Amino acid sequence: MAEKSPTIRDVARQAGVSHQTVSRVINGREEVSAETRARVEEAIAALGFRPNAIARSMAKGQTHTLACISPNLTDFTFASIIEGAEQAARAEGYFLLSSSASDAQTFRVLTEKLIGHRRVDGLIIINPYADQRFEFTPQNFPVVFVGARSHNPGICSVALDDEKAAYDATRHLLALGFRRIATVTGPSSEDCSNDRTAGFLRALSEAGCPPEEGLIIEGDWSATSGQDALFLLKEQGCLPEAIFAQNDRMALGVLRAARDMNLEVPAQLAVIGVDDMPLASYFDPPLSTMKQDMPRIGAEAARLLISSLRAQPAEVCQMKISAQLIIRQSTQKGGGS
Amino acid sequence: MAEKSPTIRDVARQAGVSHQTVSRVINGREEVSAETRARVEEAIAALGFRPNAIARSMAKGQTHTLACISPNLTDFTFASIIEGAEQAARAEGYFLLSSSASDAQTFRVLTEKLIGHRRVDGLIIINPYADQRFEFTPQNFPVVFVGARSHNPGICSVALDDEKAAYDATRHLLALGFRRIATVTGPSSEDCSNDRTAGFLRALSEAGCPPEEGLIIEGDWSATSGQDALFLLKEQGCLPEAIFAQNDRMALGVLRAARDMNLEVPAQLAVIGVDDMPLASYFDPPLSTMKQDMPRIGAEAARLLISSLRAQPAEVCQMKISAQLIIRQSTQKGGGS
DNA sequence: GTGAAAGCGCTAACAA
DNA sequence: TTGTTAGCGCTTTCAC
Repeated sequence: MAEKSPTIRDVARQAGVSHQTVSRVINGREEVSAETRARVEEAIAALGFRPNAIARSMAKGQTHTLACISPNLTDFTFASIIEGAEQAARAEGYFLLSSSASDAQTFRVLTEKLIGHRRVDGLIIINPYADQRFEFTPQNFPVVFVGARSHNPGICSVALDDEKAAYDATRHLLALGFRRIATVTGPSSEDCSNDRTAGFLRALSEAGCPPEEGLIIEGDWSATSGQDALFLLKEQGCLPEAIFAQNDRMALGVLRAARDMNLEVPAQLAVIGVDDMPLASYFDPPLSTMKQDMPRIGAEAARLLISSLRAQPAEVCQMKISAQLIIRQSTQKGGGS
Repeated sequence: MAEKSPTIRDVARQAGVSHQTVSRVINGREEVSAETRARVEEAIAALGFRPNAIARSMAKGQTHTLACISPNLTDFTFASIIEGAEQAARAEGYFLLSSSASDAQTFRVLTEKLIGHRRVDGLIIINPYADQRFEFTPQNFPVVFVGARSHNPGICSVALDDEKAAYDATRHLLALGFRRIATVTGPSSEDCSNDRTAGFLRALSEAGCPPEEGLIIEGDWSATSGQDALFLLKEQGCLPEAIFAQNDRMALGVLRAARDMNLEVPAQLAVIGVDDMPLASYFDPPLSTMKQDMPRIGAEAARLLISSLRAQPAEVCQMKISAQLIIRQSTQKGGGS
């Protein structure tokens, strides 16, 4: 299990040069004669030498590893962001340690361990405002926020253009002729929900459709809350013609409630969500939605972080990624599936 | 961004002892007098010292990091396994690097990098037989397979008890009085599918229901393939009374095809899946399934790997985790939701 | 263009 | 119980 792997010195001996020259070669430095380089490379191949990343980190004081912390790893939204970040990081020669922290306390302990012990060079934080965790954001350490725009003047963020996504979704419903449109929001404690609601309201105002009382229901992103929302609307006696659910899970809940009430979708109630979650096209009926490019968001975050690691003067920015309208049958009979 | 963090020597100086004594204290060695220990701990606190994990790895020759490679990070099955593994690893003082490798070639390059550069101490491989990647399984390196039983005599594995899960699912359908039961399998190249089919057949045989021709359809785990399977059965003129889909995605496809054919579920066709994917209870109708405890599978894999890292003589084993029957309306009207 | 010396922050082996 | 001396495998000076 432990046949000592060759070191830089073994290679040096084999090639008849100093270990330093070997170091130059593996680092692609120019100041090595072609002949020497060839000899060294031959020795490297012969011995099957691979530089030890740990020793390298030790000498250079950087680990070439990033960490990504999110509330969980299983939500497909987070998972897609992580996958995008991981691939972008790998392409840049970095590894990504992804961890879940379900609450602020766990988050605190985790970041302290990761950073205190100098395991990683930078941190990607998904949904920093999910709870009070943002208060424990490490200071003086390279960090990028994902999924919410940063409130911290020194921290970059990458997120969906929430306002525009909501605006576009609502415009789509308006274009289909619907006028009484409701929205099921995320928790009002999250910017993301408020931005989406703002986009929703802007579209309505522009269309000369004053937002009606009682047509904005607060949900919590869960399918159940979407279901509850439709029942609430019914109870209040103000069933709308269309609903903009601020994520697909809640849209799915709305669909389910509609089924329970024997409401035809989209004939009696049109529904659109946000995310384009897997199998959204298998819902009954297939769900129209604003597709988020999660892998791209993750990748941009990783690149932003890495470039800030390379160039000292990190550009601070709030990057917004656009969503794309996907039309399926929940808003339009016969729309794609 | 770089106020030099204190080292073991700074602490030593502060406490008036040798750096080695500090090392002893932070490693919890017994051979330090209570008094000295107190002094050192005080100095540690005063300076806010945290041992540098990289230097530690360097000196000890181990990284306290594991890697987990799966075909992707977004499939909720994989993601749940990873989350379970990550938490178990963290509880044991290890970190988990999770990477996706969509094909065998990427897998090869990735493992080579990870292991060749001694970034990690051990490897968890999810779905090693997804393609030819198992041929690139690192030799002489601690590895655990997940999601498929190992064919390699030296490698441990953790997986669902596929045969039994299928047996139980089929028994459930039989108990409800169904006799003409079909199954939609995964790819026949995977043990997992064959084991499930074996369990399916065993239940049928035991019940005196000889398996009929044409009632075993090969799918590929995708929803589409489940959909296609039902259409195929219909074309062949042998629509069954019940279907055991070997995963939930295919079951969802079956549900959708049934809707398209105006078949009542479960009255005209009962459907059961495997996995208990998120929102399975929101399908139309809510889907009965054999729930896999993915986080547990991941956690067991991590623990197995770590214990093999600690005790040299690793026990080789093939661990099987049982699934749990969840009854919803797709097999039984009025069953839970 | 190449080599020698020093050091990254820690642990291990041996002395005292 | 504690301190001293060597490294771990690499990179970074600074000579030659």
